[in-house]
Amino acid sequence: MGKQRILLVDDEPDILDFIEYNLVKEGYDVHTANNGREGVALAKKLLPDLILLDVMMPEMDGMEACTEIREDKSLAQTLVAFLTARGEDYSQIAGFDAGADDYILKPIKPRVLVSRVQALLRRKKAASYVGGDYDGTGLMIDPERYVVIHEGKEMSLPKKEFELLSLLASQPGRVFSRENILASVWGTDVVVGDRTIDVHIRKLREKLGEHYFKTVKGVGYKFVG
Amino acid sequence: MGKQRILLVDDEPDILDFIEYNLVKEGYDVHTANNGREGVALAKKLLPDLILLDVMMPEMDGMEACTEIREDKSLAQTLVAFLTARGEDYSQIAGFDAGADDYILKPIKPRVLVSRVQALLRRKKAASYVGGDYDGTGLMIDPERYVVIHEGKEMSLPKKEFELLSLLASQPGRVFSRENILASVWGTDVVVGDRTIDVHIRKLREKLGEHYFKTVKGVGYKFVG
DNA sequence: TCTTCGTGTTCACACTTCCTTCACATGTCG
DNA sequence: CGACATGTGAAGGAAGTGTGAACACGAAGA
Repeated sequence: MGKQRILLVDDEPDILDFIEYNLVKEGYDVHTANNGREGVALAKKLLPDLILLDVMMPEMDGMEACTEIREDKSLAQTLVAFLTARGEDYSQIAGFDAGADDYILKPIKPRVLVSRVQALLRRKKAASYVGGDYDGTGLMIDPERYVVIHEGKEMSLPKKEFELLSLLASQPGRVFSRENILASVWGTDVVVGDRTIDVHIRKLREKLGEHYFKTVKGVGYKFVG
Repeated sequence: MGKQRILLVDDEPDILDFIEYNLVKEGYDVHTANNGREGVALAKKLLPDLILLDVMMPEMDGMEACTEIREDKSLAQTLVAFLTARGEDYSQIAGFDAGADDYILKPIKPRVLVSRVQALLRRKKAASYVGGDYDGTGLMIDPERYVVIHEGKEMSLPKKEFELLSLLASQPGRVFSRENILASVWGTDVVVGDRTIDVHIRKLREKLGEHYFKTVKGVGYKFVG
C-alpha cells in the first residue's frame, strides 16, 4: 500500500520545512504547496490521504481551499486538517464549517502533530476497504491476505495489479484519471509511461471480467461494482 | 518460541525501569515506550506477546491505546494488561471495556507482577497450536518443546526455523512482510540481510513440504494451512 | 586440543515472474 | 473520413526469489 501521502499547505517556508521534516521522518510521503490555490491544484493531482491546511494564507486561504476540496469528488476520501494559530479569529473557523476533519493548533509541537496525523490516517486506513461482507457473488479484496475472492474463487494477483484494483474499487463508480492512478499506485517519483496503466487494466479484465472496468475516454478508468 | 516479548508502556521512568528489571530477570524480551502513541507504534513493529499499559499517560492514555491495539488485526494475538493505581478512577476503567485481558494494580509487587505475567503468557502459549486439535494429518506446533508434529512424525526444528514457522502459522493466510518477520523473529536490534529469511523459508519447505509456504512477490510470505 | 556437527548467515548465480515498452490494430467522435 | 485515444500482442528488461555452496561460530565429543 506504499507510503501514505500528505499534502502540506502553508505560506511560511520555515513552518513548511519544519512540519515536512517531522512527517518525512515518520515515513510519510510529504508534498508541499505555498498557498491555497497551489494546494488545491496539487491535491487534485496527487490525491493525498491527508491535507494539512494553514488557515491564514495569501492567494486563497485555508477555508476557501477546504471548501473547494470538498466540492471535488475525487477528493472525497481525502482528510483535511486545519492548522490554526491560537490568536487567530477562532470563532470564524469554528462557526464556518468548511468540512475539516480536524484542527491542529499552532505553535506546533512535533509529537502532537505526528500523533494527530497518525490518528487521522489510522482511521482512514481502517475504513478504506471494499465490498464489506462477502455475499457470494461480488468481488472481495483482502489486503491482509493479499488475495481477491471472485465468484467464490480465491485468486492472487501480482502486486501492481492488486494495488490498481484496490484503488479503483475503493470508490466504485468514480473515475480515476491516469495521473491519479500513477500517483497512487506508482508513487510520485517513479516515472513510467501512462500506457502501462492500460496494460494492467487489460490484465485485470482478463482475470476478473470485462464488466468491472469501464474506460472513460480522455479521462481515465472506473470500477463498476 | 525463544524469549517471549513484552512491551511495557508507562510515562514514569522509575516504574519503567523497575518493571523492566523484574521481567528481564525472568528471561523475557522487554521493550519500553513512554506514552500510548509510541507504544502503539512500537507494538505494530514488534508484534509483542504481551503489552503492559499504564492507564494514566500523556499523549495518549492507556485506554485509547488499547482501543487502537484492538483495531489492528496484526495484533490480534497480543495480550494487553492495564496497570492501574488503586486511587485512579476505577469505575471508568471497569465500565469501559477496551478489550484488556487483565488488570494489574499498582503499587506493583515484583512477585505478583511476574506471576501474573507468567500466567497470561502461559495461557497464550497453550493456545498457540495450529490447526486446532490434532487430527493426524495436519501440522501441530509445540512451543514448549520446540517440536513440530507433521504427518504423524515428530521433528525438531532449529530455533530460527521454528520461530519463523510459529510466526507465519500463528495467522494462517495472512501475509507477513519481510519487515514484520525480521522484527518478530530476529528482533529490532539485530541487523541481517533479508535474504536470510528466504533461506530459512527454503529449509522449512524442504522439511515440511512446499505447499505450506506461499510466496507473495514484493510483499512477503504466508502460511497456508 | 582437535574434530565434527548443527546452525545461521551471506554470496553468486539461475530462474521465474512481473513490469514496461513498443508497434500496430481497433474503436470513437468530430 | 481523419485525429485521437485505447485495445492488443509480443518482446525485452527489471525485479524478486530459489538454489547451491561457502564461511563463521559455538557446542559436543573424541
